[in-house]
Amino acid sequence: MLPVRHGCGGKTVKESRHHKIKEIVSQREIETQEELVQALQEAGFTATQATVSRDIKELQLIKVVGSSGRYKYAIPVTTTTFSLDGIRRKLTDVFVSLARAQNLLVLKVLPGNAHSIGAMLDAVEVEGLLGTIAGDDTLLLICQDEAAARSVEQSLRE
Amino acid sequence: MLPVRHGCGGKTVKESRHHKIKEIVSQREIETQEELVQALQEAGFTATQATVSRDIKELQLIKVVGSSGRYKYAIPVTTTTFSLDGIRRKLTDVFVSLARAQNLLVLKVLPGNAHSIGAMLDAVEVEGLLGTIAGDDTLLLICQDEAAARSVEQSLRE
DNA sequence: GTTGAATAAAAATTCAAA
DNA sequence: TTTGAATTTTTATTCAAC
Repeated sequence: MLPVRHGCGGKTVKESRHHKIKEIVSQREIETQEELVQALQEAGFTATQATVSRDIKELQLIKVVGSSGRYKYAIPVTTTTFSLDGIRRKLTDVFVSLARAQNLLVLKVLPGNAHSIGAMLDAVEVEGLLGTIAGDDTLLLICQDEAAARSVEQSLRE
Repeated sequence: MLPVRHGCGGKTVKESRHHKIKEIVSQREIETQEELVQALQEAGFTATQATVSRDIKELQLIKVVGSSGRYKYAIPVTTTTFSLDGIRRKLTDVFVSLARAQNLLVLKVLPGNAHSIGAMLDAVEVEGLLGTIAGDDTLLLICQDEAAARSVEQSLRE
């Protein structure tokens, strides 16, 4: 039997329940699966604890310690590996040149892009990279030492 | 009674058990607390499931779906959390205002700072945040829906 | 403040069914 | 493939002890 769809949203019951669960969980503190069953019921969804247990697993919801000190369900902060890969991808578009001087790296990019690359690098916290200073088309990367600079240079190039 | 300390590490039994738990959990797939009790025993620690349950809460370990499709305990990825924190820290310096309109957030910052905040937000990939558009002192955050916008707003404010 | 034993509570799974 | 009822399994907490 095909999954039941209704409306024109093209969503199965399960899909829209999943969506609602994420909504509920991000809006109020749900401490147990029974509580979630309740909340779903209020929202017009019928589901049992068993179903909700499966939903939670599929949605990869996690139990975190809430403000009250008790457990609550939460949507994990997306773990998408943005590592350096995302930055490299961005760099391929705007890269101009990269030079090293002792523990410093000077990255030249297309005008107006230095700040965003710098901010991304700051956010990712690259090992050995102490910080960045951005101009308009130039980004200065201050590394711990020469070895770190070489390593950072390497990881930006590859 | 004071917590028992041994050796010169200045660590309580609980502290070193916590440390060992993190080690174990990051090395092999621990699916249940009983399994963790076992592993601890092999490592020379005596603890019951009750204690381990409390430890897990204190260490904020989470249950994630492992490669096998079964649950396993894990240390939450700190990088993303850390980064969001970093953004918040940066925000405290440059924040002006934050307003929401449906699924949109309008973040006002000190002139010249919108781009870097936007780039950082893009880098950490906040759940429900589709993207950002930056002017000079204004950053538009486009969220999936109103709920997501509320959630993002919340995480920026706290 | 920390712990274990016992217990309560909650969550995952099994099994049958649709 | 999805689900609920029942069940098992797992986990959180209580309560007493230290």
